[in-house]
Amino acid sequence: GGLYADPTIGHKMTARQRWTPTPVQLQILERIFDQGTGTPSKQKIKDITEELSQHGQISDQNVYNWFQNRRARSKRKQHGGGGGSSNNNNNGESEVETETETLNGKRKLPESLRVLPDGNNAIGTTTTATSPRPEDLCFQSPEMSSDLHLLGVLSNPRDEHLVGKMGLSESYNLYDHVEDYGMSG
Amino acid sequence: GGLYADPTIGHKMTARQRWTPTPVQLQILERIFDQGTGTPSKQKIKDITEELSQHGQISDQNVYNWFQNRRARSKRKQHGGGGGSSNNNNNGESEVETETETLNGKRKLPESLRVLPDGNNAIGTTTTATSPRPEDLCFQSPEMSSDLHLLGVLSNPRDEHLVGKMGLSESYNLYDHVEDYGMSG
DNA sequence: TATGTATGAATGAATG
DNA sequence: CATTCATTCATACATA
Repeated sequence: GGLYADPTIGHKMTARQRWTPTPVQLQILERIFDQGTGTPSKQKIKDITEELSQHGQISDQNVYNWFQNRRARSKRKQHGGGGGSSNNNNNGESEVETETETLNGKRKLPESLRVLPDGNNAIGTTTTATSPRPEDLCFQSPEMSSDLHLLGVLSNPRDEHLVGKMGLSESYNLYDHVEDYGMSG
Repeated sequence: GGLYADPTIGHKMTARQRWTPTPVQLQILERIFDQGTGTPSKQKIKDITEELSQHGQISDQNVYNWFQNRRARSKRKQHGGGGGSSNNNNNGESEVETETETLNGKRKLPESLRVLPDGNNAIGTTTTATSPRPEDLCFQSPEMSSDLHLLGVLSNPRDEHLVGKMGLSESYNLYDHVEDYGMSG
């Protein structure tokens, strides 16, 4: 976990603000990302940084990190993985898009693209009074017992990482299981 | 931040908001969280997700996020209001924004300012309230052409999604802590 | 309806 | 390159 641990910012800045790519920088970065499949070379990073610095403060490290994160996260569908679906709030309908990259909002967009729930009650504000889902009524019901089998397996999650690292780093497929979102294996 | 814009549902307006764990799901999650102090492995996440899906729609990402947040906030709670420790720093979360970056208007825009992705972006129209810097408004100006030499060729129409991020601030203070990040080049 | 709080989700950065 | 952490943003929900 990252602490900045940098005393140089203590005397003036009240808070460390992490770099945030400007729209222009983002556009350029995305463009470059599309071209190559991997992280650019060091020289390339420098070129990119120099170019991006025209549009805002930036450093090589920022660029490098961006590409690393971008690559690491491009494997999981950022739209699907993040959202899941609404369950209790919705009527029960759920949409499942199969898009991968052409989706407008693969990245965090401001409220610009989002549909407005206002004016169209999707929450059921007017009818919420009497539409409890079964789970609500039995949140402590014996149902829970069916979950216990998981707890047993999960009792020692820490031991697994030791076993998991034994000799399968090479055979471990890195890019086929692109459904991951970055967990410990 | 939320990103759930789905062009495929347009007329239905049943966009997924964000996942909200049902009481049962929450019960299970907290139970598991108690068992292991760390984030479960990929496989465990899948198991958990499968189990939780019996009580409502859910995805691996939801579970993963939940554990991440749980862990992060568990630590934060102890500092903020838990053990009477001397380290009673600010909430951290709510808002500690000091002065510079956030005031530029990068933050959430009033709902009245929302721009639509359709055809004409309203960058010029929305500037009235937030008044971003002129540089930001030139995101499509000839300036950009200077980037092309790095990229070689442009051919992606996907760039349009970036319009949504226009109008951000761009001057930040960066700590000069820059290590060698070990690139291939 | 307006405001405050809790928390799901996104992401830059750090660690291994 | 993979995983984890810390911070921040946005929103569901409670409250007034």
